[in-house]
Amino acid sequence: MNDDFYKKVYDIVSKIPKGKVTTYGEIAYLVNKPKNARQVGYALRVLEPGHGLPCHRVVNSLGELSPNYVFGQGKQKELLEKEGVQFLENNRVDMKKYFWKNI
DNA sequence: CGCGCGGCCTAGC
DNA sequence: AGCTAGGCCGCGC
Repeated sequence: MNDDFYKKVYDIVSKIPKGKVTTYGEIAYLVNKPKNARQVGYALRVLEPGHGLPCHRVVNSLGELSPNYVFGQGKQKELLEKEGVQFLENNRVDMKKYFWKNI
């Protein structure tokens, strides 16, 4: 069922450690559906503020923040910076340092 | 049941 | 280096 898919996605997202980030594609891969990266984004999108999931730690493969982030881009960046994540010029996350590999 | 869209990804120009 | 064009999959209308 797809419910399982979402469940896994949420589970993975909730496991992202502080000060780290991951990508949609990676999550999609972890749930055994590499092509479903979009669904991952969709899964986060349907969430509401206060769900408890650190969706601000999820970025695309370029390390960019989501344009339609529920809490707002500025907030997302702020949160990440608080966690010690360095940002590049173009509001991008330094993936090489903060890309989180699921363990 | 069929069509279009999305917090994406990859490849090409 | 930045933009455009497909592609895969699931949800909504």
